[in-house]
Amino acid sequence: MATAASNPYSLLGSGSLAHADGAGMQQGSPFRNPQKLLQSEYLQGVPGNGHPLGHHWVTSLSDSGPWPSALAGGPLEQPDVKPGREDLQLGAIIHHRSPHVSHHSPHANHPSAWGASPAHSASLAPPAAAAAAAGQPLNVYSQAGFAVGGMLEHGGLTPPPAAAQGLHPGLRGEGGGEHGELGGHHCQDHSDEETPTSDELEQFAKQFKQRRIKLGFTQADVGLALGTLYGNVFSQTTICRFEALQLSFKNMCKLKPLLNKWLEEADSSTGSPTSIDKIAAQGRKRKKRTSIEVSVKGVLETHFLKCPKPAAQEISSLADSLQLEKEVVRVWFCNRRQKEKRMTPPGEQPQHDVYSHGVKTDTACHDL
DNA sequence: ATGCATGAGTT
DNA sequence: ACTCATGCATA
Repeated sequence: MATAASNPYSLLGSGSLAHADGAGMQQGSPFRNPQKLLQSEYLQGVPGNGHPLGHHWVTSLSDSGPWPSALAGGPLEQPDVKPGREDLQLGAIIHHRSPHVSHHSPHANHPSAWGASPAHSASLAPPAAAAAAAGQPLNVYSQAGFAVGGMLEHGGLTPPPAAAQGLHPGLRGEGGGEHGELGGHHCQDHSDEETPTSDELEQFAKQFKQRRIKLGFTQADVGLALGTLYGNVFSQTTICRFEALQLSFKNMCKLKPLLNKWLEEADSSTGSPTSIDKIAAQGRKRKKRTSIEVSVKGVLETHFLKCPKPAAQEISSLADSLQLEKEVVRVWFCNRRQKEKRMTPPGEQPQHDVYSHGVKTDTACHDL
């Protein structure tokens, strides 16, 4: 029926969502860390299975990897000023000192996806100047000096646990106190940068989560702290996905250094109470989330299996028959594709065989 | 933890 | 119009 879309003005919702005082929100999740198996699954899953889909992670980061839009997180969807989070995502001064070491996956085992070495070129995207031109009536970026080069501009933002103390560039993420619970192998000593391997990312993600929880921080806390510290704010969602390795390889690589730094900070600050204030200011521009009925989802999935990339016309007719907006259907397919490209779909094995299409001739779905 | 959505950058 | 990075809202 009418998927609630008639109410674009949902100003409010939940006032204080992420908020960490005692912490302990999402950490109690029963994650079934399949991270161990994921590589194995990928290994065995490579050979033909019957699925017309190809999910190679290394979609675009094959060889030429000039990160197109690394920091181009465009949070300018909301023109409203957010007291709690000023989006200053341009201040990333994380210069990689890596001398283009073409060091790819040491294990030639799983060429699946993560093993592929992406671009080591740390050419960070230039300031999102274009963002300002998007049409911001407000002075969101006006004061955003993001003077990360020397100091932080945490003016109205509450200083995170350890931000006020200063940075210790010499610290290592491993020196938290105890860290050997991985039961396998921890990061040897790759300080931070360098193109990590899929394995390293896995380990880091796991370790990060554990330590984060031990320190009593929520995923949302980390996201906020990153913003205050380095100028890149992230949501709980992103942190969550990082920990769950549900981001693209490239994306993981980009976030790892940041999270690593945060870890250093957090762990060095021995017991900072710190109540990070964050006032969640919800805008009301965003379209209400459409809830697609299960039955409809089934249909969509069926179509997806047949053709992951339906033409506009097909989307239209599909939307028509399902009584959904075309946009909704289109977005659904987009999200679906993205999902398939993720690393480990928990619960399901993405054993689709690569389409043997060397060329870009996608399967012409003739369904209409 | 995840589903649907937005938007910058590409193709 | 698509991909990719990201996040609000929600289960």
